[in-house]
Amino acid sequence: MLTERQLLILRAIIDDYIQTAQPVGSRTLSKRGDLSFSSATIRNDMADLEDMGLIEKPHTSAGRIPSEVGYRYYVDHLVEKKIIDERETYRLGEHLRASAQESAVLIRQAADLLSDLTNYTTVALGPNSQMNRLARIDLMPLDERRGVVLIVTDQGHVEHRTVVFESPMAPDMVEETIRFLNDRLKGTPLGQLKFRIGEEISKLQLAHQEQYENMMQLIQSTAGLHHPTSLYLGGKKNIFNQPEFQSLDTLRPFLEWIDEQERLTDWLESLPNREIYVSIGSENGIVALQNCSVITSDYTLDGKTFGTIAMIGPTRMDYRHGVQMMGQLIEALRRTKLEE
Amino acid sequence: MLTERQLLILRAIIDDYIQTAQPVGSRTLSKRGDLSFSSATIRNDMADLEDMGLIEKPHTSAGRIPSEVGYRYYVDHLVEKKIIDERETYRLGEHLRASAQESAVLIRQAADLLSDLTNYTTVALGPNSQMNRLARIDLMPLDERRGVVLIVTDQGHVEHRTVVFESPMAPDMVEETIRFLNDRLKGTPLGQLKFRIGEEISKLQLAHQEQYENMMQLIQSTAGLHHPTSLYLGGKKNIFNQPEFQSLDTLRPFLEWIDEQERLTDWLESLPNREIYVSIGSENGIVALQNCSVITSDYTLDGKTFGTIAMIGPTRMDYRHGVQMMGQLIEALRRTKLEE
DNA sequence: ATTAGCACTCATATTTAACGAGTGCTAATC
DNA sequence: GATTAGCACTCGTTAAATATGAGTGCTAAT
Repeated sequence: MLTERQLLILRAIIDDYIQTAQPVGSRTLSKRGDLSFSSATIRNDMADLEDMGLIEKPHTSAGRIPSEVGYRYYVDHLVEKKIIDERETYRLGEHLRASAQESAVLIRQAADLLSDLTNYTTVALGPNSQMNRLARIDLMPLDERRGVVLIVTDQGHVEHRTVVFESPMAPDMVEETIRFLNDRLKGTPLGQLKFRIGEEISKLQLAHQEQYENMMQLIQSTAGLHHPTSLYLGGKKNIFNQPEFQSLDTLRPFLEWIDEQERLTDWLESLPNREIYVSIGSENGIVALQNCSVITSDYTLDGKTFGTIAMIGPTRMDYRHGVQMMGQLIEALRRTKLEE
Repeated sequence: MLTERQLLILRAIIDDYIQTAQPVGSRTLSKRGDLSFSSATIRNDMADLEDMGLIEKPHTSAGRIPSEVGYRYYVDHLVEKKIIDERETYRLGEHLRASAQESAVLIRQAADLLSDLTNYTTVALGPNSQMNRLARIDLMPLDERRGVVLIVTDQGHVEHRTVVFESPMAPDMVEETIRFLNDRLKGTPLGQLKFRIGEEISKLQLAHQEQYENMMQLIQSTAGLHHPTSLYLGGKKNIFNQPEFQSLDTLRPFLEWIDEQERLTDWLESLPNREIYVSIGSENGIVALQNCSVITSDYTLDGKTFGTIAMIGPTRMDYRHGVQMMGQLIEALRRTKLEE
């Protein structure tokens, strides 16, 4: 168990290190206004903290830096998670409302905002359209053999794809098929759409069955497409300002990893948490993100479950500020009405 | 005017430097199999080439490197532009055909391919939808007050946007408006759509004129939206392997510039050229791309004019290989049939 | 017109020395 | 018993000193 003073010292070390990115020594601390102990006393406590694995030294004659365990302790015990500053939340909300309407735009805005607020890189994952329900499906002929399949969900999300028919399609047949599908499938979650279309095909007992099947298979293939959940990266260039990313050896893996959209999406979707969660350093298990910490949270927009947003910074990130900003932002998003 | 030998030497210097990224000295050259002159002779010619501004030395005791003027000479006189290797073109075509169908996918594929082939970064701009003609416009109601405006072009390009009505819209009125717009505007180039809708509004002489106008204004605002020409970046990480981008000072401006999608789009669209064009070093006039050269070309897909593709590498890029690969690729694209 | 020879230049790498922030321990002090 | 002053020691960082060598320009010989 930590003594009162050790706690103070641990906190001071972390706060200092977060700001300066330099190992902090006992003398520096004892000269701080709020720590009125001699450097020797601090040194003794530091030795204890080090024994407990909370801090470490890069080398013999350097100051101490927090260990991952130390950050974990700091985040778990020393960071208040749910302090909502009403005025600030309102301010953020105003910022977002300005662009409003289109949810995709709004989410970008939110990611950029969070990025500006914290100077870290943010990743926002839009609504997982798999949960959306079909509002309407359509097939618009372009010419004799090509058409565009459109899938619109109740949330206003649109997916489309150009398809090519093996043989020309009669307009009235197309129309009939589309009407048929709309009648049967309205309200179906997108994730199940492909399967449901398959079901409907098997029920068909119409004339020209072959041609219908053919068309519907094309539509089905569209429905099963790699669900293109919208992903947005904000403040990528912020990373350049972090002292720990001033060398190519650290910068390169980060940038290469962050640019791989698909991997990034999978990763964000794999995070199980609903509320704000902090992953420190190697905890995230990703080699390229060894020296990074991530604050993630699911968010809701206008009350509806929506997506995931993440903030990525160096392990030495400002957890308190980060967590608070994240909290404020998702609260602001929660309160943002879509229509208006 | 250059003597035969000077030409040989200039070419040798550039070829060498492109490969090694190191200044090349007279001794190195004289030991090459194909240059059988003494180092002193070569030094004399080098001095002449330097006087002409074709090469320069980083400092007194270093070898020579090509100047931008030198590269220009090299590209204009020493690089053959239109050698199409049928077998290679076919191979590329096969590569592309594998994914075929969706033009957007195909273009990504092409950019990635060019990037793999050359180890430079590529940027591909999809069809400029402003030239596409309207195939169909639609407004799908989501609920009482929201709807999705869909604009589909004859090329299968789709744009959409969620709009919010000030007051609830009667379904039959929506339907009527849409029918009206489709009747009048089919075939209109997207670039003129906004203007044309405005015209149609002014012609309206119907009952409930106000509500119609209201709806049409929403649709109009969609049509005039920031035309989201599809942009794709390929092989961004290739830049990390270029020796001239091993320092943050050079790397950072490049990455920051390349990540700014909108600027990038504008820039690509501003390039006036139809056929392969090489811009060397500061010629491109972009500060962040001072030390880069760009090979650009418009391309056609399946015969139809389509978009622009660019290849960005260090000024010391392999122009011959780059130009040739670019030529092969756009030829392969030209021959690629969309339907099938 | 070429080429061998040579003195000179200058970026880069290597070595050496000085510096100083910070530590751990011991003994004095409160 | 807890705190602090004092001091020897460690070790990364910086700066100066030195060595290296690739490459040049010029001159004189071929």
